[in-house]
Amino acid sequence: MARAATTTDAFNAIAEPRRRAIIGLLRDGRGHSVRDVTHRLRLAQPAASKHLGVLRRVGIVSVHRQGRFRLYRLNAEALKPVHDWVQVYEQFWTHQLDRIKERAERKALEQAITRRTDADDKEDT
Amino acid sequence: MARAATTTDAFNAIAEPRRRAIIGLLRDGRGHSVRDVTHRLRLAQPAASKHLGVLRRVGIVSVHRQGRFRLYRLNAEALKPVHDWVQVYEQFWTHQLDRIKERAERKALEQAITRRTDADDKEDT
DNA sequence: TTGACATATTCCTATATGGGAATGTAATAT
DNA sequence: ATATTACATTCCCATATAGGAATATGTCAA
Repeated sequence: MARAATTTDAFNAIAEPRRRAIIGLLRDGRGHSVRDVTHRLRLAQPAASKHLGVLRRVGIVSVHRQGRFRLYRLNAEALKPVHDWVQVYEQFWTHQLDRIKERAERKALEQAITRRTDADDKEDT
Repeated sequence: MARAATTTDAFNAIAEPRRRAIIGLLRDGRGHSVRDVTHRLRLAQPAASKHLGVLRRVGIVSVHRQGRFRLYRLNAEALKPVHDWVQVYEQFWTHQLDRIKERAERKALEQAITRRTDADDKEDT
């Protein structure tokens, strides 16, 4: 089997950096024309259309015609599965930070005590 | 240009569902042998080795030999870029939920008032 | 040494990409 | 009607899969 299609799910769709850039551009919640995307991200028009097409097929953006324009709008809820999946791992680095902070605070406290009592200064764990 | 390599970054690496399953398996923080991964996820041995290789190259897992085993361990910090990127969009659905909750509460309040005062019951926006 | 076990790597194939160029299609302007 | 503008689609190509099968490598055991 080959690699899964980019249109399989949000995970595959957002693997492309340009598509993430497009999503970032649509963060203002307003509808953006292909031309707008094309100009702001310096993409060729077919490239922009294709990337928007991928995002549309996985539900990350929606389109509606406005005259001869097509306005693409972000549908951020489609990113929720990604958020839900990765959030489980957040604790691994936030807890690490907690430990660092905790250690720093303990050290500061020890030093304060040392200064006051003029005691020993060799604890580390 | 073709699609970016799966080893380009965490975004590409986690696009594969089996690799996400492997990451989930390593969530206990302990080292797991390829055999363990192979058995628990019902993968062929070369498949497991290859997926672990991809995860290793992007820094999501680390390996160290233990006799004739190789123990793979999760390095969750490598997922932080994904978390940081997607978290920006969380507000789009949490605020939506807030609005729903708010609306439900307002409705409940209106009903309570209606019951008490026996007044009209047609508000909706 | 020989064999069994654990893992990595290589080869093969079907499939899907992303970009560029060219072209198709639809709506507006003149 | 014709030209222009805005997009989508198609074709071509280089590249990278993921899986299966086979094989290589490394380690321990008898």
